[in-house]
Amino acid sequence: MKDVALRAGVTKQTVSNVVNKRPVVSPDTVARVEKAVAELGFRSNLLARGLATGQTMIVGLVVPTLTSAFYAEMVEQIENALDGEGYNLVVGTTYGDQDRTRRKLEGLRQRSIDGLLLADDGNVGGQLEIVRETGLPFVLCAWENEIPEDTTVVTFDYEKAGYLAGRQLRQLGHRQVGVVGDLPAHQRRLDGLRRGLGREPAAIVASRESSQRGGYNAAATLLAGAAEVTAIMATHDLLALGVLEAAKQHGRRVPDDLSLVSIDDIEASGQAHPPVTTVAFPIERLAQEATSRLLRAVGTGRRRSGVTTLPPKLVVRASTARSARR
Amino acid sequence: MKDVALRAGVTKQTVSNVVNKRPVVSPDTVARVEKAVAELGFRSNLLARGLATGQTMIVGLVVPTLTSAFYAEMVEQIENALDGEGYNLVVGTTYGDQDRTRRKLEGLRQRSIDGLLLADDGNVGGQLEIVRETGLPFVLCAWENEIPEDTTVVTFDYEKAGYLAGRQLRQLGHRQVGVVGDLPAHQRRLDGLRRGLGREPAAIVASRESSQRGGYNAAATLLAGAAEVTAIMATHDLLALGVLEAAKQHGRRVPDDLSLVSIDDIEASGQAHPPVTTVAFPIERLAQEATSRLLRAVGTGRRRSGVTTLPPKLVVRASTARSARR
DNA sequence: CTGAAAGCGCTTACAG
DNA sequence: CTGAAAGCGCTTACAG
Repeated sequence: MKDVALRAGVTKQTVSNVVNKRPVVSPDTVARVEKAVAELGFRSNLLARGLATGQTMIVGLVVPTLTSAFYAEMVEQIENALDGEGYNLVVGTTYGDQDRTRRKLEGLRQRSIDGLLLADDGNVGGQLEIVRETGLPFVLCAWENEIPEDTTVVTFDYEKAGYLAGRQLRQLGHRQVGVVGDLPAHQRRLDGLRRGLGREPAAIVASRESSQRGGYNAAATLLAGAAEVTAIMATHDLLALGVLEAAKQHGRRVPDDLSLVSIDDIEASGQAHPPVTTVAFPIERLAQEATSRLLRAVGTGRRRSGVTTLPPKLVVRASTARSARR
Repeated sequence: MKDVALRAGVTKQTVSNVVNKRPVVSPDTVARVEKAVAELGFRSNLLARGLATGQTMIVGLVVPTLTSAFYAEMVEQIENALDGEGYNLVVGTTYGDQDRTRRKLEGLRQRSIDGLLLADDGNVGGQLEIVRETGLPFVLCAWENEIPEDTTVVTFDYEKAGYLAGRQLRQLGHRQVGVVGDLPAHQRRLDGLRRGLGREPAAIVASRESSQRGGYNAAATLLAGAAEVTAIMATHDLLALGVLEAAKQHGRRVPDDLSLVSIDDIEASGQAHPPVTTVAFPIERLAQEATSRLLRAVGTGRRRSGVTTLPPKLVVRASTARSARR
């Protein structure tokens, strides 16, 4: 910057004014400075600027994992939203581990990042103290557990997701419905299902693993013990893919002999055979809302708490049909 | 830091020495300073330190996307490796888009990051100029295209991956083998297949989409046109999952009527029915090698070019069996 | 082993 | 509209 100033025959300060497009410099000088900038290939050092202004243009994001279609999509969308505002993203994964979460948070705090985005991992909630101590603005994202006091959160209506799934089955005439679920994590989805169904599920099997294999095993158990079910709801798509396999294995054709509905709408669900009817969460909107709220807090310095709940949407595909038994 | 110094009755410099554990301070003073640090909850500001030392302890990572099991896994492993060394990761996605890549790279360069990790997206190679201009140490990761001159790269032996898949089919007696491929991107895998098979594939269908659906469609085409094939190789697992569906749809049981082998070993492959025989790449090792090489370059300032090629490994599962036709 | 000074590359008031 | 000064929070020589 000094070099640029020298070359343009002005002061560092004037260079700064030009670079930051502050309209206080004569067109003449601007031109001279810009020429020098171009010739020297000068780019301002964000680090130094950050130190001087207290704004680093970096946002931290803490997620349980990246190797889950849902979080991967979320991180990607957040990076996009941030990119549009000139911000960079530093990510940390917690694996739902207390110590790791604490370490990540402590690490980020030293980075002088401008704000923090936290995804629910059923654990980070317990570490909120650390976040609060930093005084950093933060937004809770996709929070499925109980929502902490005095926080800004952008999340989905998980209960409604369950409701939409249940209502769909009900409208198709299903009375005996089985549930394969990631429980108790997805308790709200289950509550919603009950409401949509207008009755208790005939059987509920909690999956041990939050994976396709887990869904397969749980569905196998369920179908063996409750053969009367005409439909199954999975509390998320990965489980549903396993349920689909298990159903085929048990000689139940989907959707003729068994309807399947799920929640999440990961890409694989739409590409399964048959494609799975599921409930989609507007992840892109979440990313936009969360970042815009965070950046607003960064800009104003004000911390307005409040919960934004985004509505899920039913995506009807071929895995659901009218119940044969009426 | 000034506050800490005041409280401990020493100078900023001494505080700095204590915080950085430089063994030049009397135990006495160390204790006093540490007490003050604890009382004030002081943490050194990495930003300021970065400005002073020229090391930010941040590494940039540029990948085509996060919503692909392979890259997600890679990013996660890199974050882990970096975390172990006290580094933070800022990620950028390119979507294989020229302009976006350029923008990302320009953005990172202003950040004074310590180094850059670049994943092959078939495009970033063209932008290597920008990276070189920055003078930043960088390492190319999982490079499947042609390897640029004078670079450090840590990658997999893609040809061998294809070879292992082909050899497996050959050993099982398959002579008529079909290929469903992401071509020309996966040309090397195909070359390897040829070598392992010891002959030309009976049919090759390039998939239009790099997804399960793409694999399904390509396999449908292939099975319709070349019914004589006793085995199919997919050039990556997502395609293979689609092939599996298509085979079932066409009444070909896997592996009895059709063997299926693939490459990548994403989690879903092991959980499909039947689980897919595939070739695994040691992503964790790649992450470790790439970061350790990068950090070594950061530390020494020396840029040693060279290619590290990591060997893939065949994972035999239930989708392959001896050819019925002999 | 400890302290005073200069500097990393920027920005923010404040005079002129 | 332009320039000289001080400061962001640290570190790096260099004296004492």
